[in-house]
Amino acid sequence: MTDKADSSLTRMLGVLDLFSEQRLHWSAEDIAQTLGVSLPTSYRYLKTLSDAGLLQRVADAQFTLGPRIIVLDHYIRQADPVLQCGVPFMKELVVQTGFDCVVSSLHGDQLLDTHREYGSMPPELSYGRGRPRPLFQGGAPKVILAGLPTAQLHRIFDAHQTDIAAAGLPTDWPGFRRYYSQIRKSGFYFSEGELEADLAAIAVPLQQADGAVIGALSLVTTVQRMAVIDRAKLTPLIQRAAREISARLH
Amino acid sequence: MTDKADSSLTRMLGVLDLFSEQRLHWSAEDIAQTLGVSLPTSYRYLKTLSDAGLLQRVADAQFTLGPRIIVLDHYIRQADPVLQCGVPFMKELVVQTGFDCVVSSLHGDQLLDTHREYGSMPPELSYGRGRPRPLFQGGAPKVILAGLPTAQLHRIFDAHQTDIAAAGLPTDWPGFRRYYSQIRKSGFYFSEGELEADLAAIAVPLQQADGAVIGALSLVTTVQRMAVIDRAKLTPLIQRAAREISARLH
DNA sequence: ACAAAATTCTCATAATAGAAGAAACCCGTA
DNA sequence: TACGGGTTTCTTCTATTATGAGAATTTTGT
Repeated sequence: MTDKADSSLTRMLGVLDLFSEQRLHWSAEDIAQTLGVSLPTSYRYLKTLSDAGLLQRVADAQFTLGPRIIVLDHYIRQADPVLQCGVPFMKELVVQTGFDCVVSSLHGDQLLDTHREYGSMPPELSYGRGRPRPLFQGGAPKVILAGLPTAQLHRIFDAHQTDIAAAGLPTDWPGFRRYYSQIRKSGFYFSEGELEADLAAIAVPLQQADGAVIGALSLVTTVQRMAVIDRAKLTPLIQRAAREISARLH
Repeated sequence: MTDKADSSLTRMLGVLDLFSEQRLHWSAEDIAQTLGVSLPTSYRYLKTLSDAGLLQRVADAQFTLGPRIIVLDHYIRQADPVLQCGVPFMKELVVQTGFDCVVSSLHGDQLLDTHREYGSMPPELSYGRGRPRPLFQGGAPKVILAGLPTAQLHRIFDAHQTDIAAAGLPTDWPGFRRYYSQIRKSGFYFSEGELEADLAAIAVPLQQADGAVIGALSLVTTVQRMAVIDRAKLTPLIQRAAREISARLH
């Protein structure tokens, strides 16, 4: 299970793992201790990563994430077909509903929000692009998994048994599969308090021409505000937007 | 000048340099050829970088930038003090003027836009977060360089002689220094057609408590629209916003 | 100008990244 | 199901180079 390949390279990239939302500043000494390498090696890693722009020095002998990351994310956004043609429709939905409108997509086994158009949500509940999401809770992941080819869903099922159990989903493959195919058939998913107790959302899939699911479009608001909404009117609104966006994915 | 240190590590990170706005998809074969390494080595690089999430496989034996970058950028944004407290003031400026409002900052020798609140600018002229900027053209870099400590400005002067000449700035240190100290004294900078022929902007510095410049706040619009603006009224507007933001940088 | 901290250097040694070719895998098609 | 092209991984040997220890140097704060 432990790869022997590219030990040095992997070890150096392990430096990046240290940087998290909780801790964005590390000294050479901290890194040497945490990674169990010598101090000069720690400095060499830092130099190499800084030269690549992935890290940068800041005051007080501390290092933090570097500008290259911001630029690379810019490249990704520029090339993202969903963002290229989806943003106007998202803005439109925000105008129509006042809710936050979010696009999420699956990268490997990681589900991320890739864009958010802000409505009138209290901003402390709004996380923007790059927020990692649990794979088995909330509307966006559910409509995305529901649209995956069976083989890929099965792979995810095998790889995340414990998360699946923790989320209260069926732990047997037939049941699991049935759960998601039901979501696919209905074409949308309403969630209330599933991810955060105060939030409610409706999510629908975004699909490319061949029908493959490429992401999810969600409208997010508070449970309170969702309570007074006529869902029969909200659903076609977001479904139409998703269809329009999907149609424009060249 | 050519570092011998960490050849392997640097070489592998060189893979990241291949990915640009022009070309976001590379195959193992392409990389092997471009970098002059063997095919198995190319695959090892790709595996290592993909395991770290910096790259990911996509269809047709192609690789592209990975989700980790999006997450890391999210961390950076979450922790950015200017974004934390500046966005409401930027939105306010957009409401007041209809112009795009941009925050830029200097990371090492690289100047980046770190946030943009969109006004009613034609979107094809609006680049968002992560756009690299020339160091010596446009309002934002000028007010930022103007606010740098002399020693740091001198370092930049030494390191970018050719760019400085190309931008038509004084190529002698005293003249160069005088040019920027004049901008610092005036407290703002108006630019017209300096970066793009159609665009005009006003930029002011953002400074932390100790007076150190931490970035620039700009209002950007078309030359045409700027022509009818009373600059004597626009300037205090953005200056007040910059003061408010600066005051809130804990 | 001094002391303390941070950073880089030197060098011998062990670890490992590298190329080449072969083998295994995957996927669409017959 | 078997075939065949392209894709990816494996194996082995060798040369490269990343590493730690400690010393030397630079930077920083007082």
